[in-house]
Amino acid sequence: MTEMSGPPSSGTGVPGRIGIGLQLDAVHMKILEVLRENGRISVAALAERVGISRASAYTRFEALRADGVIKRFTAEVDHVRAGLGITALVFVTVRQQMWKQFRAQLAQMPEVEYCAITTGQHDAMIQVRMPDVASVHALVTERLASIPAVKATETVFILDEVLKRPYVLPSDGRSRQAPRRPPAADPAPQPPSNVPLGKMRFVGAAEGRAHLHKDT
Amino acid sequence: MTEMSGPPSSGTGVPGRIGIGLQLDAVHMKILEVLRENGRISVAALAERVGISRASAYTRFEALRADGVIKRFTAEVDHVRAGLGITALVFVTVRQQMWKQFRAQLAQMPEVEYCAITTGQHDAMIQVRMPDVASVHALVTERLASIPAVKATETVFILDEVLKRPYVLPSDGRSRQAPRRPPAADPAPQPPSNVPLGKMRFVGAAEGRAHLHKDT
DNA sequence: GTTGAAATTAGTACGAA
DNA sequence: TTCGTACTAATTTCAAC
Repeated sequence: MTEMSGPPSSGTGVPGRIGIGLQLDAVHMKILEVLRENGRISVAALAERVGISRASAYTRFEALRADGVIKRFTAEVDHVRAGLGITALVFVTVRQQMWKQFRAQLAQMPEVEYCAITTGQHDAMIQVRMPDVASVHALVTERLASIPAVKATETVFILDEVLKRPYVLPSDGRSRQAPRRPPAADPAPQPPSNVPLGKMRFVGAAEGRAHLHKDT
Repeated sequence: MTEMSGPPSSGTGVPGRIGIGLQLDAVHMKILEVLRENGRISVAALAERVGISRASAYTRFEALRADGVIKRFTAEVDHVRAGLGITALVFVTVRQQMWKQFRAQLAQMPEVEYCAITTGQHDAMIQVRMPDVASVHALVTERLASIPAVKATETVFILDEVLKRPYVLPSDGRSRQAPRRPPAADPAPQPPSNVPLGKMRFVGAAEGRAHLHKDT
Protein backbone atom coordinates (compact mmCIF):
# COMPACT_ATOMS: atom_id res chain seq x y z
CA MET A 1 0.00 0.00 0.00
CA THR A 2 1.17 3.49 -0.74
CA GLU A 3 0.39 5.73 2.17
CA MET A 4 -2.88 7.17 3.38
CA SER A 5 -5.25 5.72 0.86
CA GLY A 6 -5.95 2.03 0.81
CA PRO A 7 -9.28 0.44 1.44
CA PRO A 8 -11.51 1.36 4.37
CA SER A 9 -9.04 2.59 6.93
CA SER A 10 -11.78 4.33 8.81
CA GLY A 11 -12.33 7.87 9.84
CA THR A 12 -12.26 11.08 8.00
CA GLY A 13 -9.05 10.07 6.38
CA VAL A 14 -6.69 12.20 8.38
CA PRO A 15 -3.40 11.67 6.59
CA GLY A 16 -1.34 13.44 9.21
CA ARG A 17 0.15 10.98 11.60
CA ILE A 18 -0.08 7.30 11.09
CA GLY A 19 1.37 5.19 13.83
CA ILE A 20 2.60 2.66 11.40
CA GLY A 21 4.45 0.05 13.29
CA LEU A 22 3.57 -2.10 16.25
CA GLN A 23 3.23 -5.71 15.42
CA LEU A 24 0.07 -7.00 17.01
CA ASP A 25 0.53 -10.24 18.88
CA ALA A 26 -1.93 -12.48 20.66
CA VAL A 27 -1.79 -10.41 23.81
CA HIS A 28 -2.67 -7.26 21.92
CA MET A 29 -5.63 -9.02 20.42
CA LYS A 30 -6.79 -10.20 23.78
CA ILE A 31 -6.57 -6.66 25.08
CA LEU A 32 -8.66 -5.43 22.18
CA GLU A 33 -11.18 -8.16 22.77
CA VAL A 34 -11.66 -7.18 26.37
CA LEU A 35 -11.70 -3.50 25.62
CA ARG A 36 -14.34 -3.61 22.93
CA GLU A 37 -16.68 -5.39 25.31
CA ASN A 38 -15.95 -3.14 28.21
CA GLY A 39 -14.34 0.10 27.23
CA ARG A 40 -14.40 1.38 30.78
CA ILE A 41 -12.53 -1.43 32.41
CA SER A 42 -9.58 -0.31 34.50
CA VAL A 43 -6.15 -1.16 33.27
CA ALA A 44 -5.59 -3.18 36.43
CA ALA A 45 -8.61 -5.35 35.76
CA LEU A 46 -7.62 -5.56 32.12
CA ALA A 47 -4.19 -6.84 33.09
CA GLU A 48 -5.75 -9.54 35.21
CA ARG A 49 -8.17 -10.66 32.51
CA VAL A 50 -5.43 -10.79 29.91
CA GLY A 51 -2.96 -12.43 32.22
CA ILE A 52 -0.14 -9.89 32.27
CA SER A 53 1.23 -7.55 34.85
CA ARG A 54 -0.23 -4.14 35.44
CA ALA A 55 2.88 -2.43 34.19
CA SER A 56 2.77 -4.34 30.91
CA ALA A 57 -0.89 -3.64 30.54
CA TYR A 58 -0.24 0.07 30.85
CA THR A 59 2.56 -0.10 28.31
CA ARG A 60 0.57 -2.04 25.76
CA PHE A 61 -2.57 -0.08 26.35
CA GLU A 62 -0.73 3.14 25.74
CA ALA A 63 0.98 1.73 22.67
CA LEU A 64 -2.30 0.61 21.13
CA ARG A 65 -3.79 3.99 21.76
CA ALA A 66 -0.80 5.96 20.52
CA ASP A 67 -0.49 3.82 17.46
CA GLY A 68 -4.09 4.34 16.50
CA VAL A 69 -5.11 0.72 16.72
CA ILE A 70 -7.58 1.89 19.31
CA LYS A 71 -9.12 4.97 17.82
CA ARG A 72 -11.32 5.99 20.69
CA PHE A 73 -13.65 4.87 23.40
CA THR A 74 -17.31 5.44 23.08
CA ALA A 75 -20.63 4.80 24.81
CA GLU A 76 -23.21 2.85 22.93
CA VAL A 77 -26.46 4.71 23.33
CA ASP A 78 -29.88 3.21 22.76
CA HIS A 79 -31.07 5.55 20.04
CA VAL A 80 -34.71 4.65 20.58
CA ARG A 81 -34.49 5.63 24.21
CA ALA A 82 -32.65 8.75 23.17
CA GLY A 83 -35.54 9.78 20.95
CA LEU A 84 -34.32 8.67 17.55
CA GLY A 85 -36.59 5.75 16.85
CA ILE A 86 -36.28 5.63 13.09
CA THR A 87 -33.22 4.48 11.21
CA ALA A 88 -32.90 4.65 7.46
CA LEU A 89 -30.35 3.88 4.81
CA VAL A 90 -29.99 6.29 1.95
CA PHE A 91 -28.16 5.07 -1.11
CA VAL A 92 -26.74 8.00 -2.97
CA THR A 93 -25.57 8.42 -6.52
CA VAL A 94 -22.91 11.10 -6.54
CA ARG A 95 -22.00 13.27 -9.49
CA GLN A 96 -18.46 12.56 -10.54
CA GLN A 97 -15.80 15.05 -9.56
CA MET A 98 -18.07 16.39 -6.88
CA TRP A 99 -16.98 13.99 -4.21
CA LYS A 100 -15.16 16.61 -2.25
CA GLN A 101 -18.25 18.75 -2.07
CA PHE A 102 -20.32 15.75 -1.16
CA ARG A 103 -18.05 14.92 1.75
CA ALA A 104 -18.03 18.49 2.92
CA GLN A 105 -21.80 18.66 2.95
CA LEU A 106 -22.03 15.39 4.77
CA ALA A 107 -19.77 16.58 7.51
CA GLN A 108 -22.35 19.23 8.25
CA MET A 109 -25.17 16.78 8.75
CA PRO A 110 -25.02 15.60 12.34
CA GLU A 111 -27.91 13.21 11.93
CA VAL A 112 -25.76 11.05 9.69
CA GLU A 113 -24.28 8.27 11.73
CA TYR A 114 -22.40 6.45 9.04
CA CYS A 115 -21.39 6.98 5.45
CA ALA A 116 -19.41 4.67 3.23
CA ILE A 117 -18.35 4.79 -0.39
CA THR A 118 -19.28 1.54 -2.06
CA THR A 119 -18.96 -0.34 -5.28
CA GLY A 120 -22.12 -1.35 -7.02
CA GLN A 121 -25.18 0.37 -8.28
CA HIS A 122 -24.90 3.35 -5.96
CA ASP A 123 -21.89 5.33 -4.92
CA ALA A 124 -22.45 5.82 -1.24
CA MET A 125 -24.55 4.52 1.58
CA ILE A 126 -25.66 6.79 4.38
CA GLN A 127 -27.23 5.73 7.63
CA VAL A 128 -29.36 8.28 9.44
CA ARG A 129 -31.24 8.28 12.72
CA MET A 130 -34.34 10.41 13.04
CA PRO A 131 -37.20 10.81 15.48
CA ASP A 132 -39.83 9.82 12.96
CA VAL A 133 -40.48 8.85 9.36
CA ALA A 134 -41.46 12.32 8.33
CA SER A 135 -38.08 13.62 9.41
CA VAL A 136 -36.34 11.13 7.20
CA HIS A 137 -38.46 12.23 4.32
CA ALA A 138 -37.68 15.85 5.03
CA LEU A 139 -33.98 15.14 5.32
CA VAL A 140 -33.79 13.30 2.04
CA THR A 141 -36.01 15.53 -0.02
CA GLU A 142 -34.96 18.86 1.41
CA ARG A 143 -31.41 18.57 2.60
CA LEU A 144 -29.84 15.79 0.59
CA ALA A 145 -31.60 16.63 -2.63
CA SER A 146 -30.42 20.20 -2.42
CA ILE A 147 -26.79 19.11 -2.54
CA PRO A 148 -25.61 19.56 -6.13
CA ALA A 149 -23.27 16.61 -5.78
CA VAL A 150 -26.21 14.32 -5.16
CA LYS A 151 -27.57 12.99 -8.39
CA ALA A 152 -30.13 10.59 -6.99
CA THR A 153 -31.08 8.80 -3.80
CA GLU A 154 -32.83 5.65 -2.78
CA THR A 155 -34.10 5.32 0.74
CA VAL A 156 -34.77 2.20 2.70
CA PHE A 157 -35.97 1.89 6.28
CA ILE A 158 -34.43 -0.32 8.88
CA LEU A 159 -37.06 -2.44 10.57
CA ASP A 160 -34.82 -4.13 13.05
CA GLU A 161 -31.16 -4.18 13.89
CA VAL A 162 -30.46 -7.83 14.37
CA LEU A 163 -26.93 -7.46 15.56
CA LYS A 164 -24.29 -4.85 16.08
CA ARG A 165 -20.90 -5.87 17.24
CA PRO A 166 -18.57 -3.21 18.56
CA TYR A 167 -15.69 -4.22 16.43
CA VAL A 168 -14.95 -7.46 14.74
CA LEU A 169 -11.45 -8.83 15.22
CA PRO A 170 -9.53 -11.43 13.27
CA SER A 171 -9.55 -13.71 16.28
CA ASP A 172 -13.34 -13.84 16.06
CA GLY A 173 -13.72 -15.69 12.87
CA ARG A 174 -11.55 -18.48 11.79
CA SER A 175 -11.30 -16.11 8.85
CA ARG A 176 -7.60 -16.99 8.64
CA GLN A 177 -4.48 -15.43 9.99
CA ALA A 178 -4.27 -11.70 10.11
CA PRO A 179 -1.74 -10.73 7.48
CA ARG A 180 1.26 -8.75 8.66
CA ARG A 181 0.55 -6.10 6.13
CA PRO A 182 -2.98 -6.48 4.85
CA PRO A 183 -2.89 -6.79 1.05
CA ALA A 184 -4.48 -3.67 -0.36
CA ALA A 185 -6.87 -5.72 -2.43
CA ASP A 186 -5.83 -8.56 -4.57
CA PRO A 187 -8.00 -8.32 -7.64
CA ALA A 188 -7.98 -11.94 -8.67
CA PRO A 189 -8.66 -14.23 -5.76
CA GLN A 190 -8.70 -17.83 -6.73
CA PRO A 191 -12.16 -19.25 -6.12
CA PRO A 192 -12.19 -21.11 -2.82
CA SER A 193 -12.98 -24.80 -3.08
CA ASN A 194 -16.30 -25.10 -4.83
CA VAL A 195 -19.08 -22.62 -5.33
CA PRO A 196 -22.39 -24.19 -4.35
CA LEU A 197 -25.15 -22.27 -6.06
CA GLY A 198 -25.55 -19.43 -8.47
CA LYS A 199 -27.73 -17.38 -6.22
CA MET A 200 -25.22 -14.75 -5.27
CA ARG A 201 -23.91 -11.78 -7.09
CA PHE A 202 -20.92 -9.52 -6.70
CA VAL A 203 -21.28 -6.00 -7.90
CA GLY A 204 -18.13 -4.17 -8.80
CA ALA A 205 -17.75 -0.44 -9.17
CA ALA A 206 -17.05 -0.54 -12.86
CA GLU A 207 -20.12 -2.56 -13.56
CA GLY A 208 -22.52 -0.35 -11.73
CA ARG A 209 -21.05 2.90 -12.94
CA ALA A 210 -20.11 2.10 -16.50
CA HIS A 211 -22.61 4.59 -17.78
CA LEU A 212 -21.02 7.38 -15.80
CA HIS A 213 -17.46 6.95 -16.82
CA LYS A 214 -17.35 9.77 -19.33
CA ASP A 215 -18.84 11.98 -16.68
CA THR A 216 -16.21 13.96 -14.80
CA MET B 1 -42.75 -7.54 9.96
CA THR B 2 -44.56 -10.19 11.89
CA GLU B 3 -43.56 -11.23 15.35
CA MET B 4 -40.90 -10.00 17.71
CA SER B 5 -39.64 -7.25 15.54
CA GLY B 6 -40.69 -3.66 16.10
CA PRO B 7 -38.61 -0.77 14.93
CA PRO B 8 -34.86 -0.59 15.47
CA SER B 9 -34.59 -0.94 19.20
CA SER B 10 -31.04 -2.12 18.92
CA GLY B 11 -29.33 -5.25 20.01
CA THR B 12 -30.25 -8.83 19.68
CA GLY B 13 -33.76 -7.96 20.59
CA VAL B 14 -33.80 -9.22 24.14
CA PRO B 15 -37.38 -8.64 25.19
CA GLY B 16 -36.73 -9.44 28.84
CA ARG B 17 -36.12 -6.33 30.83
CA ILE B 18 -36.67 -2.92 29.42
CA GLY B 19 -35.80 -0.09 31.71
CA ILE B 20 -38.76 1.86 30.56
CA GLY B 21 -38.90 5.04 32.46
CA LEU B 22 -36.41 7.81 33.02
CA GLN B 23 -37.33 10.93 31.19
CA LEU B 24 -34.24 12.26 29.50
CA ASP B 25 -33.62 15.93 30.05
CA ALA B 26 -31.02 18.26 28.65
CA VAL B 27 -28.45 17.25 31.22
CA HIS B 28 -28.84 13.60 30.35
CA MET B 29 -28.29 14.44 26.73
CA LYS B 30 -25.19 16.38 27.53
CA ILE B 31 -23.86 13.45 29.48
CA LEU B 32 -24.49 11.16 26.54
CA GLU B 33 -22.79 13.60 24.23
CA VAL B 34 -19.66 13.65 26.31
CA LEU B 35 -19.66 9.92 26.89
CA ARG B 36 -19.99 8.94 23.27
CA GLU B 37 -16.91 11.01 22.46
CA ASN B 38 -14.92 9.80 25.38
CA GLY B 39 -16.21 6.65 26.92
CA ARG B 40 -13.37 6.44 29.38
CA ILE B 41 -13.74 9.84 30.94
CA SER B 42 -13.96 9.81 34.71
CA VAL B 43 -17.25 10.72 36.28
CA ALA B 44 -15.57 13.61 37.99
CA ALA B 45 -14.38 15.09 34.72
CA LEU B 46 -17.75 14.34 33.19
CA ALA B 47 -19.46 16.31 35.94
CA GLU B 48 -17.25 19.26 35.28
CA ARG B 49 -17.83 19.20 31.54
CA VAL B 50 -21.58 18.92 31.97
CA GLY B 51 -21.70 21.50 34.70
CA ILE B 52 -23.12 19.50 37.57
CA SER B 53 -21.73 18.19 40.82
CA ARG B 54 -19.88 14.93 41.13
CA ALA B 55 -22.63 13.25 43.10
CA SER B 56 -25.26 14.17 40.53
CA ALA B 57 -23.07 12.93 37.78
CA TYR B 58 -22.70 9.60 39.52
CA THR B 59 -26.43 9.34 40.07
CA ARG B 60 -27.33 10.18 36.51
CA PHE B 61 -24.57 8.09 35.06
CA GLU B 62 -25.74 5.11 37.02
CA ALA B 63 -29.35 5.75 36.07
CA LEU B 64 -28.54 5.94 32.37
CA ARG B 65 -26.62 2.75 32.60
CA ALA B 66 -29.21 0.89 34.65
CA ASP B 67 -32.01 2.06 32.44
CA GLY B 68 -30.32 0.83 29.32
CA VAL B 69 -30.01 4.20 27.67
CA ILE B 70 -26.29 3.53 27.72
CA LYS B 71 -26.01 0.00 26.52
CA ARG B 72 -22.30 -0.44 26.89
CA PHE B 73 -18.91 1.10 26.51
CA THR B 74 -16.67 -0.03 23.76
CA ALA B 75 -13.31 0.61 22.16
CA GLU B 76 -13.28 1.62 18.53
CA VAL B 77 -10.60 -0.47 16.91
CA ASP B 78 -8.98 0.35 13.60
CA HIS B 79 -9.96 -2.78 11.73
CA VAL B 80 -7.25 -2.28 9.12
CA ARG B 81 -4.57 -2.18 11.77
CA ALA B 82 -6.18 -5.18 13.37
CA GLY B 83 -5.83 -7.15 10.17
CA LEU B 84 -9.28 -6.84 8.67
CA GLY B 85 -8.68 -4.55 5.75
CA ILE B 86 -11.69 -5.38 3.67
CA THR B 87 -15.23 -4.36 4.46
CA ALA B 88 -18.22 -5.51 2.45
CA LEU B 89 -21.95 -5.16 2.49
CA VAL B 90 -24.01 -8.20 1.66
CA PHE B 91 -27.63 -7.63 0.81
CA VAL B 92 -29.59 -10.75 1.52
CA THR B 93 -32.94 -11.95 0.32
CA VAL B 94 -34.38 -14.19 3.00
CA ARG B 95 -36.89 -16.95 2.44
CA GLN B 96 -40.08 -16.07 4.20
CA GLN B 97 -40.84 -17.87 7.43
CA MET B 98 -37.19 -18.70 7.79
CA TRP B 99 -36.23 -15.57 9.60
CA LYS B 100 -35.67 -17.29 12.88
CA GLN B 101 -33.22 -19.67 11.29
CA PHE B 102 -31.54 -16.82 9.49
CA ARG B 103 -30.99 -14.96 12.73
CA ALA B 104 -29.71 -18.06 14.44
CA GLN B 105 -27.16 -18.68 11.72
CA LEU B 106 -26.05 -15.09 11.79
CA ALA B 107 -25.38 -15.20 15.48
CA GLN B 108 -22.80 -17.85 14.74
CA MET B 109 -20.86 -15.74 12.30
CA PRO B 110 -18.43 -13.61 14.28
CA GLU B 111 -17.14 -11.83 11.23
CA VAL B 112 -20.47 -10.09 10.86
CA GLU B 113 -20.28 -6.71 12.44
CA TYR B 114 -23.74 -5.46 11.67
CA CYS B 115 -26.99 -6.82 10.36
CA ALA B 116 -30.24 -4.96 9.83
CA ILE B 117 -33.60 -5.95 8.41
CA THR B 118 -34.62 -3.43 5.82
CA THR B 119 -37.47 -2.46 3.56
CA GLY B 120 -36.77 -2.37 -0.14
CA GLN B 121 -35.50 -4.76 -2.69
CA HIS B 122 -33.59 -6.91 -0.23
CA ASP B 123 -34.57 -8.12 3.17
CA ALA B 124 -31.41 -7.66 5.14
CA MET B 125 -28.08 -5.92 4.97
CA ILE B 126 -25.00 -7.46 6.50
CA GLN B 127 -21.68 -5.77 7.04
CA VAL B 128 -18.62 -7.98 7.28
CA ARG B 129 -14.94 -7.35 7.89
CA MET B 130 -12.41 -9.70 6.40
CA PRO B 131 -8.66 -9.80 5.89
CA ASP B 132 -8.94 -9.88 2.12
CA VAL B 133 -11.28 -10.01 -0.82
CA ALA B 134 -10.99 -13.74 -1.19
CA SER B 135 -12.26 -14.22 2.33
CA VAL B 136 -15.35 -12.21 1.54
CA HIS B 137 -15.94 -14.32 -1.49
CA ALA B 138 -15.51 -17.46 0.55
CA LEU B 139 -17.81 -16.23 3.25
CA VAL B 140 -20.59 -15.35 0.87
CA THR B 141 -20.39 -18.34 -1.42
CA GLU B 142 -19.62 -20.97 1.17
CA ARG B 143 -21.09 -19.90 4.44
CA LEU B 144 -23.96 -17.59 3.56
CA ALA B 145 -25.09 -19.48 0.52
CA SER B 146 -25.28 -22.68 2.49
CA ILE B 147 -27.89 -21.24 4.80
CA PRO B 148 -31.27 -22.48 3.58
CA ALA B 149 -32.92 -19.28 4.71
CA VAL B 150 -30.80 -17.31 2.28
CA LYS B 151 -32.46 -17.10 -1.08
CA ALA B 152 -30.02 -14.73 -2.76
CA THR B 153 -27.25 -12.29 -2.00
CA GLU B 154 -25.72 -9.23 -3.52
CA THR B 155 -22.31 -8.12 -2.39
CA VAL B 156 -20.80 -4.69 -2.54
CA PHE B 157 -17.40 -3.58 -1.29
CA ILE B 158 -16.75 -0.56 0.82
CA LEU B 159 -14.05 1.60 -0.68
CA ASP B 160 -13.89 4.19 2.05
CA GLU B 161 -15.69 4.91 5.26
CA VAL B 162 -16.26 8.62 5.07
CA LEU B 163 -17.67 9.04 8.50
CA LYS B 164 -18.66 7.02 11.48
CA ARG B 165 -20.20 8.74 14.42
CA PRO B 166 -20.40 6.85 17.68
CA TYR B 167 -24.02 7.58 18.22
CA VAL B 168 -26.20 10.27 16.85
CA LEU B 169 -28.32 12.13 19.36
CA PRO B 170 -31.41 14.28 18.89
CA SER B 171 -29.48 17.31 20.05
CA ASP B 172 -27.18 16.91 17.07
CA GLY B 173 -29.60 17.72 14.36
CA ARG B 174 -32.28 20.26 14.66
CA SER B 175 -34.31 17.24 13.66
CA ARG B 176 -37.11 18.39 16.01
CA GLN B 177 -38.13 17.50 19.54
CA ALA B 178 -37.65 13.98 20.73
CA PRO B 179 -41.10 12.48 21.17
CA ARG B 180 -42.03 11.11 24.60
CA ARG B 181 -42.85 7.74 23.24
CA PRO B 182 -41.45 7.39 19.75
CA PRO B 183 -44.29 6.52 17.37
CA ALA B 184 -43.73 2.99 16.18
CA ALA B 185 -43.92 4.12 12.60
CA ASP B 186 -46.67 6.26 11.28
CA PRO B 187 -47.31 4.96 7.81
CA ALA B 188 -48.67 8.12 6.27
CA PRO B 189 -46.58 11.14 7.09
CA GLN B 190 -47.85 14.27 5.49
CA PRO B 191 -45.25 15.55 3.04
CA PRO B 192 -43.19 18.31 4.62
CA SER B 193 -43.34 21.69 2.92
CA ASN B 194 -42.49 21.17 -0.70
CA VAL B 195 -40.60 18.47 -2.50
CA PRO B 196 -37.90 19.99 -4.70
CA LEU B 197 -36.90 17.44 -7.29
CA GLY B 198 -37.97 14.06 -8.45
CA LYS B 199 -34.58 12.48 -8.17
CA MET B 200 -35.17 10.51 -5.02
CA ARG B 201 -36.98 7.33 -4.35
CA PHE B 202 -38.39 5.66 -1.28
CA VAL B 203 -38.59 1.92 -1.37
CA GLY B 204 -41.10 0.28 0.89
CA ALA B 205 -41.10 -3.34 1.91
CA ALA B 206 -44.27 -4.23 0.06
CA GLU B 207 -43.03 -2.73 -3.16
CA GLY B 208 -39.74 -4.49 -3.25
CA ARG B 209 -41.05 -7.83 -2.16
CA ALA B 210 -44.33 -7.97 -4.03
CA HIS B 211 -43.08 -10.80 -6.15
CA LEU B 212 -42.24 -12.87 -3.12
CA HIS B 213 -45.48 -12.60 -1.27
CA LYS B 214 -46.79 -16.01 -2.12
CA ASP B 215 -43.57 -17.49 -0.83
CA THR B 216 -43.80 -18.52 2.79
C1' DG C 1 -28.89 18.42 44.35
C1' DT C 2 -24.53 20.02 46.36
C1' DT C 3 -20.12 20.23 48.84
C1' DG C 4 -16.22 18.29 51.42
C1' DA C 5 -14.14 14.79 53.76
C1' DA C 6 -11.98 9.67 53.99
C1' DA C 7 -11.04 5.23 51.72
C1' DT C 8 -9.99 3.06 47.77
C1' DT C 9 -8.14 2.68 43.42
C1' DA C 10 -5.65 4.24 39.42
C1' DG C 11 -1.41 5.84 37.21
C1' DT C 12 3.75 6.48 37.32
C1' DA C 13 8.49 5.51 38.15
C1' DC C 14 11.71 3.05 39.42
C1' DG C 15 14.85 -1.27 39.82
C1' DA C 16 15.43 -6.48 38.98
C1' DA C 17 14.85 -10.57 36.42
C1' DT D 1 10.33 -6.66 27.28
C1' DT D 2 8.10 -7.94 31.32
C1' DC D 3 7.41 -8.01 36.15
C1' DG D 4 7.03 -6.36 41.00
C1' DT D 5 7.02 -2.84 44.15
C1' DA D 6 6.66 1.66 46.11
C1' DC D 7 5.16 6.36 45.52
C1' DT D 8 2.03 9.98 43.96
C1' DA D 9 -2.18 11.51 42.11
C1' DA D 10 -6.78 10.84 41.14
C1' DT D 11 -11.26 8.82 41.61
C1' DT D 12 -15.22 6.95 44.06
C1' DT D 13 -17.86 6.56 48.12
C1' DC D 14 -20.16 8.42 51.92
C1' DA D 15 -21.12 11.72 55.00
C1' DA D 16 -23.65 16.11 56.29
C1' DC D 17 -25.57 20.40 54.45
